[in-house]
Amino acid sequence: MKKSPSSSSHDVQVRKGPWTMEEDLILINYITNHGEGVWNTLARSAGLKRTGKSCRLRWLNYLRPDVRRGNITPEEQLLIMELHAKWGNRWSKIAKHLRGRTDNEIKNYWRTRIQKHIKHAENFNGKSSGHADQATTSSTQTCNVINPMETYSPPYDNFQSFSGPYPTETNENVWSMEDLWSMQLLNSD
DNA sequence: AATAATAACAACCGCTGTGTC
DNA sequence: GGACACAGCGGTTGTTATTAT
Repeated sequence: MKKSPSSSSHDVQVRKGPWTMEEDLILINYITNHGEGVWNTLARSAGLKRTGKSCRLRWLNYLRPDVRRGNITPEEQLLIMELHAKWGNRWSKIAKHLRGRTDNEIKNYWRTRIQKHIKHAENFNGKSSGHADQATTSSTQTCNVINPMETYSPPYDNFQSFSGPYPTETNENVWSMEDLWSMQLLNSD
């Protein structure tokens, strides 16, 4: 990491919020042609009014060609639960064991689905130990993490059923990654 | 049909660790 | 060794879609 005197504090009105298709294309195009680099520099060079951090997140979580999204399989669900029981909220570490999945996706998945179901199961069992919360809220916890499977043992097909209504690529208002990448291919030489 | 509640996802924020000057 | 810039991580919040009343 090199330091450059005027590298970060050039405040060129930073854009926030959802990424537009144009921005995505610019980012994909730029990285395809120049590769990943120092993100702040990349953002500026590409002409994006975004922080390097934002560009990095967007690229890693959505635009990378090897990113898989939606439809987490039962195998992946199980793996997530096992790894979470082992490591707690080490999402990036967990993500490394799920090919094509990002830490952000796994984190969201855990919070919105698995955690909820664990809570339900606990309520159903009429217990109040709060094991699952412990496991999810204390990121520093290294051992004695209760295996969620112990407190939460869904029938497997039920478990599958909450894999969520991911939008499929058929919606014409939604541009898929395939669309983006093919556009990118057209744009680049 | 309208509205409220909930779920799911995308993105940002703050912090920490690391490398360079 | 301190300051700085950056990458990466985990937590949190905002937005949109879906479901229930």
